[in-house]
Amino acid sequence: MERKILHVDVNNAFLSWTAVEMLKQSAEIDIRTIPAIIGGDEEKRKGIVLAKSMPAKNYGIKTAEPIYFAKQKCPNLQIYQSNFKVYRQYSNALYNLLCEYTNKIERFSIDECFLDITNFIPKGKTQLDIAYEIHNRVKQELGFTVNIGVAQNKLLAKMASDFEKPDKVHTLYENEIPSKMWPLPVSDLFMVGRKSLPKLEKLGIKTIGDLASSDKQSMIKLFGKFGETIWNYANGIDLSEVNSEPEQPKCIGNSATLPKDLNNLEKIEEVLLALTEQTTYRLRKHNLLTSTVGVQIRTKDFKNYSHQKTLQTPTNSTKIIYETAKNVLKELFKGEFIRLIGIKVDKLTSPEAQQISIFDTPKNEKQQKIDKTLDSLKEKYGYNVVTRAGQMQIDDMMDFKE
DNA sequence: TCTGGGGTCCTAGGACCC
DNA sequence: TCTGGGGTCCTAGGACCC
Repeated sequence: MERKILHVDVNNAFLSWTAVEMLKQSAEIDIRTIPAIIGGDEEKRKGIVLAKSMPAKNYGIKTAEPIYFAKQKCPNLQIYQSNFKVYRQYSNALYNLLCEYTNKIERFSIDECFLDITNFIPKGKTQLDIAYEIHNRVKQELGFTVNIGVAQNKLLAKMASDFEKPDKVHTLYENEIPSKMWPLPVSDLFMVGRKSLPKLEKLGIKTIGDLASSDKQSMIKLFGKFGETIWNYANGIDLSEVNSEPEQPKCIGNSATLPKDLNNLEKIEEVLLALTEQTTYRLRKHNLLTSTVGVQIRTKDFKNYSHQKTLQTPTNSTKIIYETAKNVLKELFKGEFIRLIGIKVDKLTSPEAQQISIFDTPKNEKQQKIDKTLDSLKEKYGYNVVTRAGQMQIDDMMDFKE
């Protein structure tokens, strides 16, 4: 049976949402109409472009590029700080509106949703009608614009929403693939990134159409599973379902670029503790246990190293996870200057699936009580108040995936 | 010159077992 | 002393996404 899929994508999400919020606070300018970006703090070495206005885009400014470059392209660029609390509110408002149209809806990211409306199209209306209705309602009721892709599967809907921006509805039905998708450069295809592009071009594959008409078996031979995926995508094949289950995370991690490079182990461990507290707090909020603790470092010349350790017994204890992380860090750290440090917990399981272990001693119960108490204080008074490593500025990016 | 932070998935090699 | 093949699990690293 033919499916009716929509992909809703907020135009320049962080910048648009910031603009709407500023207007709500009676700002005089709409930053969507001037060369402006949302960016990190350059002084803290987090100076990259998170989102840009259309006028900024016209200067050639790209997302994720250093603000330093962006300023060179446009000297009178206006720069605004990010505020994820606000973004979450607007993201939720959009999601709630979209829920009126189907219960088969997937939050793909903070600013993108897939909707399967196959069984939710009222008599006398088409899939395209619904897309336009959503498009208009979001603009009128929420104050920002979206692109909507209209298709028969997720991949094609996503490709369609990426056509001309902003504020547009595009269709990409199967019979439109040759005319609308195949002429595009192969780099426009979802999953074709920086590294695979030159490899494809070397094979003479310049457009999505070139890839579609290439030999599937040789793509598999050359690129493995990835080769099969992008060959299918180029041919508009995607059988994946819109997944409305709010998925449990498979891993949780926090990392931070340091304001200055450090080679002092004690100082690095302080940061590691703050990151561990953040990660384990989120782990417990999801009611999960981990059995793998990994640590990542990035040296001042941008080399990345990581090590991990598997635990005998799954845990969510800050103390146990921090002790493990410290040991892993010691294996990893050779005394060089460190730019970034991160912790990640992996192999997550629910406590219900967990057998009661003979190691679950009263000592551990005491530790659990401490974690629980600190968590509820964080819940009540805000995260930053209660961290042991209080001097660390914790980014509010925390847990935006929910 | 500058290069964030949150994730998912895949691969290759090695250890270990039968 | 020299030798198989299949399977699972773990680890490090990397590609890609937003």
